[in-house]
Amino acid sequence: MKELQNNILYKNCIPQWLPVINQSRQDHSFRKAASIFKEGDAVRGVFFIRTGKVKILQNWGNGKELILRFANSGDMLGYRGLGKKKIYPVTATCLENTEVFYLNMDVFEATLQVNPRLTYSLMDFYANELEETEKRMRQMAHLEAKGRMMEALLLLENKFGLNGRGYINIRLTKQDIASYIGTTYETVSRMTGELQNERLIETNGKEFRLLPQKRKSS
Amino acid sequence: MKELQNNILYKNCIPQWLPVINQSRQDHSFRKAASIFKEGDAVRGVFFIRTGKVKILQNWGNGKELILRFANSGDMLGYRGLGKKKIYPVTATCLENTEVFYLNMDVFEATLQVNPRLTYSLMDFYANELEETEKRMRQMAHLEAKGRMMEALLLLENKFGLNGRGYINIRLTKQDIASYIGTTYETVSRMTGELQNERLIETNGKEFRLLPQKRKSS
DNA sequence: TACAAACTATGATATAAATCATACTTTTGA
DNA sequence: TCAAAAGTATGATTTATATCATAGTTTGTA
Repeated sequence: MKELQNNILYKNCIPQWLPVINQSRQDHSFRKAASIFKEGDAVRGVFFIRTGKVKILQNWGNGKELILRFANSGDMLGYRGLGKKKIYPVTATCLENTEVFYLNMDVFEATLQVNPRLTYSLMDFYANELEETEKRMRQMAHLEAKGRMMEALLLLENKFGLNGRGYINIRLTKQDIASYIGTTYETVSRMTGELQNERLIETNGKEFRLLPQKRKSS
Repeated sequence: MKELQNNILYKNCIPQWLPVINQSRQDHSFRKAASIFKEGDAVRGVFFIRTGKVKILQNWGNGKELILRFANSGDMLGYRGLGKKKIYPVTATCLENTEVFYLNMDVFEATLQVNPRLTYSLMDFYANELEETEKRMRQMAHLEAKGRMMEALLLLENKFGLNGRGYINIRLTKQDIASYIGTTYETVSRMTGELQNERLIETNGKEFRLLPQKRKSS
């Protein structure tokens, strides 16, 4: 149960309330490529990732998709404010086998009522998330594909860390990267080649690593 | 004072606390093109627009800027979560003469402590704002310039409404629109012409109006 | 009210990246 | 374990849009 201590819910709940959560939560497993929820599904509760990695995306008419963000263990999924919409505007799809626990919306909202500190932390979380998204939008608008790809790898390194071999600890297809930076898989394939020639990155199949030198963030 | 009732702060405060706010708030006026705060300034408090219109932007090395969003009367500016950063990541520049009131950060944070309902509303606000920004990002990634311009006008119509003559109630230069949709003013100028030929919009100098027919949102 | 500064329209050219096409490689599941 | 499906590399062509250039228009202000 150690990993549970690590999420925003457990960290911000008064101890007296934890039994309520532990009683209501349901655990679920999803296989790689399965979706936890889909665009258009009714919202019934929130999910917390125990182990695994997830991409949050929106579909775009033709076969295209846009990956909005990635989620790692400890992250919360599926809460988008209350009232108005009871429908997910996004799809959450597992990048590897993933375990989550689920909390009914009633229980979650009661939890917010009882734990102002949680509400406060969530507000802070969303404010920061908004700032991140705005930063990404600026990059989308003003960087060309190669720069966006470097920024994406930097973010992925921060989010998922490195594995034993020194590569970023997540395996993504060229198409996933393309969907994240708003381009095509062909362009990602070409940029990967160029970035390797320029000694800025190294790859091994679906694994990537940033080489130490001049990694300029924005 | 009627317009004050309309902002998130006054709407969510317990009456007993209002005297504290009224005693601490400071009123300021800014002329068109003046900045309320700038990227890099130290954060000392939050601003609420009483009257006027504001653009929130980030500068991008060379002369380029990206407008992240627009703010209208009633909107709050400058709160981006707490702790960590004490520095604005964005600039807020007035599009017309604007009156704001300012609240010291200490007072604002005390207000959050005393009014859980305000914290809750703010969380909801940021969650929704995040959703909007993600939607805009999807448009940025997958629509071409003309489509992004139509979406921008739709958003502006929703945010600012129409004036007496039936035009969207905000005056923007081609450069402002370009900065908002991530393109150049030349492209906006050309798209404006095309959209008029296609009978999708009508313009009058810096005023725009969407024509009623087939306006498809996403 | 006039003049400089800011803004706009429009054409010509250059370019990043999408699209189309094909062959090759890796992964998955029956 | 092997075949089908998914993913990748790379070239050729097309396209949207940035950039460069110039002249005309509007706006703010001295």
